[in-house]
Amino acid sequence: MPNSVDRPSLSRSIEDYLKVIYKLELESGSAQTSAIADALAIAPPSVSGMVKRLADAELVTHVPYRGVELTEAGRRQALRMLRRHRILESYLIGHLGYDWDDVDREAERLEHAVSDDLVERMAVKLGNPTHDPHGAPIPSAAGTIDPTRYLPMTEIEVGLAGRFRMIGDADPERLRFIASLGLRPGAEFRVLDRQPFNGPVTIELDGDRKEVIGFALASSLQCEQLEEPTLP
Amino acid sequence: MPNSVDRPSLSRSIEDYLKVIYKLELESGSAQTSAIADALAIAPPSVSGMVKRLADAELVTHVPYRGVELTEAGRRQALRMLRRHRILESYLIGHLGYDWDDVDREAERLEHAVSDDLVERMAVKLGNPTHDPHGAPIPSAAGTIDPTRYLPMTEIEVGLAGRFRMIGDADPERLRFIASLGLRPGAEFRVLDRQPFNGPVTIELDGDRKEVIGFALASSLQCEQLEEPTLP
DNA sequence: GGGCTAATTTAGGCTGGCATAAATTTAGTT
DNA sequence: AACTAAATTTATGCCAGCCTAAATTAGCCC
Repeated sequence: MPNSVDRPSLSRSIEDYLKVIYKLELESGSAQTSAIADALAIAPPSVSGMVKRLADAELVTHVPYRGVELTEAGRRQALRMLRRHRILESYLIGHLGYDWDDVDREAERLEHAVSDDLVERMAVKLGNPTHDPHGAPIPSAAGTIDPTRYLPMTEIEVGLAGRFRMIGDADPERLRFIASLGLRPGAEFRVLDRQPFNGPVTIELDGDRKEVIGFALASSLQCEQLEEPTLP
Repeated sequence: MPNSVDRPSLSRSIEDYLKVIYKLELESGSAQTSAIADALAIAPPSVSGMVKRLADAELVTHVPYRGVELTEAGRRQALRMLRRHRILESYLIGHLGYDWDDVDREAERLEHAVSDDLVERMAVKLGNPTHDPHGAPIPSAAGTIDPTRYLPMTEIEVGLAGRFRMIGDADPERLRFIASLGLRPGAEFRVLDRQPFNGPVTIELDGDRKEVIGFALASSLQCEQLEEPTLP
């Protein structure tokens, strides 16, 4: 028998929790109470309470004092939210003149309100894209997602070439700054220098321009390494 | 000093109440507790509770046992919601392939989530329309609205011509039926017959087609009378 | 003007989702 | 192995919004 349980329709709050838990699992393998509280800007005890409800609804499994993990159902919902968010961003930029940097807030509001039908209509208008304008992969309607993992710019070896693929951050200031450097998803560069102790990274762009990028920012730039390191 | 109090940002629920109260005032001059409860499909005591909060927030004035009336601030918010709703409907139909009849539900969900900025962007893409595809006037961003009042089809005198202007109803079934009769906003007709005791209305369309329309439906068709009655 | 009915409000309760303060568990240090 | 700091959970409480049942008020009829 197919999944005949239809929409109890998740609350806005639950949708936010699932999205955040998904992202935390991706970044650090697990989602701890305080990390969730941080990401949602609420107090840790509130998270404990909600985690109980999420576990009751079988959207996550909870090991007390250890954190939570999405169940298959939870992961499906999280990916659904991610698809909504990224399709919305793509549509707002492509068809309504929004800028790269300030589209996130609007998508954040809409992702809880749009119907699946509308999301698919927007996807069709966009030509069913697989990546959004920030370079992030868009889950398919069926719930699959491009699993390619990139490296933070800080982990590409000095001397090698790389390609900037995606920026995880949504902070408009950061996005504007990145854009002002001429870094867009797909841009190629070569790492000229990387200072120790979490120091800045120096890259060469367009074959001649040099840019110095602070560690924190460089860490959030997901890149592809284009050459193999020469083994000793 | 200007209205320096910025967005306490109304709740979704409050937005719905204001919209409903506005419509009730328009239809019957006043908004009574039970009428609001009916329109929102909630119990009357719940409305009493919310009315108290609305009055505290100075969005309505409340005369106990007599009903409520929008304040200027309440009216402004109600018109803002109406603009959102009708711009959304227009955009969904014009740019995302939605049908005349089933766009209401989607707009209903989105009107609580879109930012003013997005609404204005959609309005621009649409060419700042003053009426939506159902013929209903769209309030301006400044909060003014075309005050033209139409007559229900049931009040146009037999023998006279009229123009169908707008349908207040949102029920998809009704909308589809109206469309199937060939009645779209702007359509001209002539009233051939009107039976007493809330009986059906017979009209002539396109100069030769006759259609019989039940009283309930005809009452919801807002029309303009195109000829003056001949006085005795 | 007394009494009936319908509309409305008050009283009291429930759930979701947040908070703070206090208790508990984990993990790291010595 | 015991102690401490940090993370987490439990205990309580608050507010928005809804509910049902009971009390109140308005409007009308005779």
